[in-house]
Amino acid sequence: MRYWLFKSEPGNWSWQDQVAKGDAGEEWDGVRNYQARNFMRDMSVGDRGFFYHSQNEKAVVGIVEVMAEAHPDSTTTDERWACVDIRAIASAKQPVALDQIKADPRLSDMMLVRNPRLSVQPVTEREWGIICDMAGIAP
DNA sequence: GCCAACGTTGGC
DNA sequence: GCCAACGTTGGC
Repeated sequence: MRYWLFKSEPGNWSWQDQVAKGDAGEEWDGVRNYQARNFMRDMSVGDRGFFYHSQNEKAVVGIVEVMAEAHPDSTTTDERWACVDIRAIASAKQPVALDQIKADPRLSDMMLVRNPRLSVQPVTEREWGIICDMAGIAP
């Protein structure tokens, strides 16, 4: 199993919106960046991901599971763009703020720190464990 | 609201 | 194929 991070502006699509979808899940559509798309193509059903709120909140707020592999993005007819489907599986007891992540030397190589603009990114198993711990959820 | 960083586009 | 111009994103 691999680990990922999905970034969203809470004004457009928030963790609450994702949780409200329940086990039905939702397409992670709207990605128009090749790097992010390529990461989604690498995903397998059952992979886990952090759900991150950008803008005001800037924190990891929950964990999602990939429930469908990459397929055409229904929000466009442009064949270049694909997306996976994800569902919420756990809320962070304690949201993990970007400040905390930046303050932890073990996380200094995270893509979130190195390239904050990439909307879908891989997370290492080690980073996954550290942040789950900070969030108060089982890895 | 500003600005830096990055990705994309188009002209050459 | 290169590079300048532009648009977008996200942190501050």
